[in-house]
Amino acid sequence: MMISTRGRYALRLMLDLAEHQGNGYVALKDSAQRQEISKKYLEQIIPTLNRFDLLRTARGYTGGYRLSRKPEEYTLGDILRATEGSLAPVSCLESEHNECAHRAECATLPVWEGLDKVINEYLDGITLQDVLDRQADGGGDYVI
Amino acid sequence: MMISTRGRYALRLMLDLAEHQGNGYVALKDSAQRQEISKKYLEQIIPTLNRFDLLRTARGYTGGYRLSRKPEEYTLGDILRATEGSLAPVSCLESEHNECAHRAECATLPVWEGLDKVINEYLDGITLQDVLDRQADGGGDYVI
DNA sequence: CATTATACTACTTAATTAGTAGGCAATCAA
DNA sequence: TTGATTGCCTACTAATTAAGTAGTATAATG
Repeated sequence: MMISTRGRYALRLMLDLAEHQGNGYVALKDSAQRQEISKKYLEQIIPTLNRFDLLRTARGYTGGYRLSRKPEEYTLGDILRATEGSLAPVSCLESEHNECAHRAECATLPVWEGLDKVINEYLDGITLQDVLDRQADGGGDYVI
Repeated sequence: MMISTRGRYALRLMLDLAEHQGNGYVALKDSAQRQEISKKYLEQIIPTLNRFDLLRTARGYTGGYRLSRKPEEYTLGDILRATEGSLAPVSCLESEHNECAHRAECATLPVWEGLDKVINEYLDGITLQDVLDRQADGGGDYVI
């Protein structure tokens, strides 16, 4: 598995905000209820989204969250790389593990680099708005 | 992470067999040594490869393994799907977990289906022989 | 100042990953 | 025919990650 509940829930939260924020803030309680996701678990995911300035927060009585940009200004890659930490398909591609002694002569490394590229390009080719649009007109694939 | 050591080691083993098998069988001890992979761990991965008829086995004194087909007749997808069990980027796509109640109206499912397609098409577009060739002429990308 | 919201930290339970360890079974060479 | 060499099979383990739960502190508002 590449994308865990963290990333999937983050994406669903942001789609929920896009749909329901209007001019104000959406209480996490409401998003969590609509999406049937544990609010407490979402609370843990949100700090990561905030670290990347993907959300705006208001505390207190009428508080909650809203998107910090327009839905067409987020790619799914932005959201998933933030929440998953990395989308690298193999550990060899993660900067922390780059110390592999055989990197230079590794026959398989180019394969993983190519795979990584394909994945990121796909996810960076879809915006939050795209997902909302497809949902509205009843589906259709993202790949032709 | 999507592809663990299981899949990566299986791929390296099969590349090693392709390079060294000649007309005979390669002892696992030798492959393991060349690839610097625990022989005991490889022993655990091999049954999976055998279940998919990817290898030929000879037991006893001059025994070992060899590829059951020509290197150009394996795609990396064949090898990795076998050893990893699944390459599905999210659990929603695994046949066993298909009971999600919201499948029909899920806005994100098409995204994951598209991602799955992109990944499998990339890996099915590369054969073992391709990897050997690129290694021989000193590299180059798998994606243009 | 009570209510409603977010913020932060700690804990837990289960599964997965990446192996080790050890004995059994087949085969061949001397 | 026996001992060396090989694969086959099962069990065990230590560390990490996944997916939450729980509780308290802090902030804003009416």
